[in-house]
Amino acid sequence: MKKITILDIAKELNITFSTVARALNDHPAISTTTKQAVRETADRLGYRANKVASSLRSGKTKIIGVLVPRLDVTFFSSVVHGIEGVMNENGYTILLYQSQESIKQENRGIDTFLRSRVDGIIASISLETEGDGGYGEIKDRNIPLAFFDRVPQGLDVPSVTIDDYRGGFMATEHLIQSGYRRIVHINQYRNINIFNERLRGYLDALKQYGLPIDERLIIKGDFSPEFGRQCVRNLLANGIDFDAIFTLEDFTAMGVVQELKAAGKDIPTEVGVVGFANEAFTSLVSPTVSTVDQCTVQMGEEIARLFLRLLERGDYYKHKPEKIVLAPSLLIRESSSR
Amino acid sequence: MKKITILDIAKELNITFSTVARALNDHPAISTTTKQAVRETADRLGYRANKVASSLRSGKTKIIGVLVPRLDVTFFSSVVHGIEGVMNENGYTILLYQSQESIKQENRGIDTFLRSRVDGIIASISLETEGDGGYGEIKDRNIPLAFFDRVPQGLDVPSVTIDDYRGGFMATEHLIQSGYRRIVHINQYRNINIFNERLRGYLDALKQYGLPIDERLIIKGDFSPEFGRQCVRNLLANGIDFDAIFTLEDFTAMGVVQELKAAGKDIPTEVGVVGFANEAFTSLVSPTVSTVDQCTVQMGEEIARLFLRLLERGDYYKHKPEKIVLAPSLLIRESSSR
DNA sequence: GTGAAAGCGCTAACAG
DNA sequence: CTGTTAGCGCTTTCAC
Repeated sequence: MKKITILDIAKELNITFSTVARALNDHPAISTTTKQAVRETADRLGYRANKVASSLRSGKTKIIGVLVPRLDVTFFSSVVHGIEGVMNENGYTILLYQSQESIKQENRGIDTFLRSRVDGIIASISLETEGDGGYGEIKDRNIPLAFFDRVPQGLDVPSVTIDDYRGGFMATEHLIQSGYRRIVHINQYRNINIFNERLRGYLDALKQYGLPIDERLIIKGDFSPEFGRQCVRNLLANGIDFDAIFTLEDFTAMGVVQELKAAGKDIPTEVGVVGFANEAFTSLVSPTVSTVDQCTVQMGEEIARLFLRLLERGDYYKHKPEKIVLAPSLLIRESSSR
Repeated sequence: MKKITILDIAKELNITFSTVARALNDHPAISTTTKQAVRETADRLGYRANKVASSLRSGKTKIIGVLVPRLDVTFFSSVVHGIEGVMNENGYTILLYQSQESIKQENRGIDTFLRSRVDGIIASISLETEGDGGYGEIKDRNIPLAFFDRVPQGLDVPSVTIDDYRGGFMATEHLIQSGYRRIVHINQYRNINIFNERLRGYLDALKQYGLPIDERLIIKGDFSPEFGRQCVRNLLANGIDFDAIFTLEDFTAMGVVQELKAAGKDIPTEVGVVGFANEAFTSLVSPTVSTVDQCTVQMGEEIARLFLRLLERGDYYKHKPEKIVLAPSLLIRESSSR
């Protein structure tokens, strides 16, 4: 199959290729007859416009780079699902890159996007990223940039996040209101903004309800079911008094639930548990686990729409960057209902 | 920030832009001194090669189109995770498209990839796709094409799948060997090859072990926890005798487990349950659910590697297409251990 | 309403 | 080892 260009169509019809180009782009100054004829021969010859050529000439690729830590984490794949859906409807395609939580790989991604001349970049930073990472250059080059969930510090660009502080507060408040008093919080050791916010919400809720803050109840580590199990084992082994556990995400909560059950503790009567993220399994397990919903798909759709709005308006960096904060919702399930 | 091209670097150094181009591409016939100088000024000026221009000229984009049904399904996002990982290591970037299980949207994806002049396409077909869908044209245009998991019928191209027949057989055989005799199989109503294969495995296992095939034990519908629950309710309501349930995927199995527990049936003593897919929650719930692992990330990596191997060899369609079939592994957990 | 011509930024063949 | 030259396939301005 020979490669067909607008020149081939032009020859076929004895017109110039510029007329063909205009017809294909539905230019107003082309007669309907010509357009008809051009489209018909284009179809007949199996013509497929060359986006590479038009991108080079026009300076627009209609491609958005999406840079996420890793796609095997439900949260990120759901958001990308949302982003792709909206971008697709608006004629944009997604160039995908995973940082694998590594700053080096993240910078390679930025470089690739820049070289690919994407029309914009949507990202969520890696766990290793500090300051503005390599993202500053994108803004310097005046290329539209927006973040979701994990936003770098010190870079004033549009973003969509959930109110993690509020999520942490709501979860803790709910436990307090359910009569729990010695509430453990499992967080993690890195200095990640969203996780710090959840911790802050926890602390403020305790304060507001006049409960003491006990350092022994605040645990930092890496999140996983195994870490959750280990935390419970340590708490029990050290004879630390507690009656509820709020974890920074659901996998850890799952481990917590398993170990509590193994230790013969009844959930929720003896110990209440609340997670974070609304992973699919939280509503399927027994007891069902209370958690905070992060509106993942919605987050993707919001960031995409925000981005498109700004893209259309042109002057991307001329305005105060819009920062959308979605309200998390607390899903009260069996693990904390007493 | 002005846009820097090789011409700017050339002017700066008083050499021609073709020398710059060669230096940048590490051409052997360029002195180390020149290369050094070129790279240094390139960095200093903030030069970023324009992939669009080089793609147009060279005819290679170093972009692979990946077309999947939807990214909010763990299976697909895991495979894409694997594909991106390997492609990335080999200098390729992923252009992502979701068919949303719609044939129309799938064809738009193919069109976009063709217009974007991707160097190849990796796909998993939508539930609506029949025959070779719109994929025939890709092969006709001699563009490398490969499938994973959901492969179209009547298109002889490379693929990576798991042995679904074997998975269905193993699951059923395991139940039989554990002493279960009246084994329900929940499948789905569409004519999808991989699902049919799982059913075939189920049937053959029964046959091989001399068990009767009872049509009332074979249920077809759409998969979801809710559908699983409904199936159990119907089985019980209709007084159908059964002592095990093998579902075509894990979410349905989860619903089955919930409803059996609600009905006071003990798992695994009264009823055994086996799912399919090894979703994260199957190892976290109680009882843990036996399932068939589909090696998702590995599948992505395999298809990417297979693809790269063929891409390098050139003559993509000159050889008999390689079809890799991965061996599924049965994970025996509490739900079927008696 | 259509044509002519320039050029986007690069690769690569041909010269020297 | 480096320079010259000709495009890749399209968009877009200026003509008529």
